[in-house]
Amino acid sequence: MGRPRRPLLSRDRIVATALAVVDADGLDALSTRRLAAELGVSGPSLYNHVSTMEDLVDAVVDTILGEVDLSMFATPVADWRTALREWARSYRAALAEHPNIVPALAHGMGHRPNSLKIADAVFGCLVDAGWPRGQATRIGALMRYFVTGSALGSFARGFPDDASVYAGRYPHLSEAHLLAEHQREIDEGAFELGLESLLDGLAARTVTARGASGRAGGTPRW
Amino acid sequence: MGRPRRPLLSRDRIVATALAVVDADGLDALSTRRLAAELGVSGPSLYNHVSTMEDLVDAVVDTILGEVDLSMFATPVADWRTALREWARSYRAALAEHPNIVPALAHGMGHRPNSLKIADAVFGCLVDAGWPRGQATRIGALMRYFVTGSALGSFARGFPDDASVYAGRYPHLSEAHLLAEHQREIDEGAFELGLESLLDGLAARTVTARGASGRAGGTPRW
DNA sequence: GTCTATACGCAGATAGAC
DNA sequence: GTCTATCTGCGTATAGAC
Repeated sequence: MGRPRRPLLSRDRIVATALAVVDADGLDALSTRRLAAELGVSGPSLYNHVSTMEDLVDAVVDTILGEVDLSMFATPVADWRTALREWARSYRAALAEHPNIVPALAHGMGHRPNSLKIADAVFGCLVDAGWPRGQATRIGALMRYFVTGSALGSFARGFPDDASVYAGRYPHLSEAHLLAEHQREIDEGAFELGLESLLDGLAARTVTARGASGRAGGTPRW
Repeated sequence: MGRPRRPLLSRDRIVATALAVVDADGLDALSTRRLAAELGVSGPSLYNHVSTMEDLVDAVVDTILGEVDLSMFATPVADWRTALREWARSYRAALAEHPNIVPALAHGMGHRPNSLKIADAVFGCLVDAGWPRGQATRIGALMRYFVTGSALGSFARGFPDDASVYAGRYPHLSEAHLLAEHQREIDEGAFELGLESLLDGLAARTVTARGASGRAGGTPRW
């Protein structure tokens, strides 16, 4: 076959199909041959639209990052803590909907378009709330650390189903909370506890405008 | 050649050489053929000591986790905050010494021997300090989220060197702190700020034995 | 039980015809 | 822009020497 009148492929269609394959059968199942079969074309045709496999996976990750809700950063932001809390939950939820893609976060977190869009929105919100630019940058980074680390720790495979394997070997851990059935609640609880603790600890680094009651909405100190 | 008088290979030697290859040339450079060449044997010989490549990478990760300092959890622990702070820094430092292995953390975080040893030590410290078992489990998990997320976000490649690429495209971010040369300080600062904020936020969830001064060393509330 | 030699079936990627 | 044909290198299964 030669060149078709209308293109059979597009980058968007390839990325969308790749995401569907990853969601269905995992990252390992994503190959040029599988993808080509899924799209009804031959393998090398893909290279007219994506440069490498790594490029493609990056684009899939970026698509998912595009699903993170940023509407809470629409100015003016009433309370930076509330905005950050809602954003962090939305971020985690977007990753939870595509758990198979999470291991791909491990390569190059910084240079995808939607990564920058997210970083920009968080940074702007914090600066508007009165945080100095240096602190705003750090807070954006550390929140990302926590959310992505949470996704990685939660959606990767946890303890084996049979906790009795560890009986007696680790003095403190041979308990019910090792069981896989409890893992989801633990992950959820750990995320929420960490999120609230982070926000509390950051808020304590703000100056209070009028007495102790203003702590939660105070002006950043540095 | 047949069976040698003394074994040429051992699992430990294979794992150590694999770590050296990863440190030198990255995870992608680790292949059975490369590894066999380094060790002076033929490829399939490795399979007498490791079952799969995934098994081998897991063992390499476990070796690095074994370098995390746990001595601050030796009972009795004076202050759970101090212990957790020192442990988190040691954990991050161990990963920082082998940045190329960090992407491998993305697979199966929970079932390596040294993962369990670490989880057990943290859990024991927190329970000894008075935290209820459920909260201790959550805190151990969320601290791990933050430290591993920090390693992932820091040691993976950051923004491109030329910040002018983004000039005008992201309203808040076209600033000096986008430059790669500042990335290391940002990562370090974000880690420290997040760590202190987390510990402060958790400490605020304890009851104070004698007035407000006991906040840092208070007894956990739940 | 530990090694070597060989080989299979995948992978990502390229060259050149239409 | 898509095809066919083909390249290299991967993990690893198998068979056999000692």
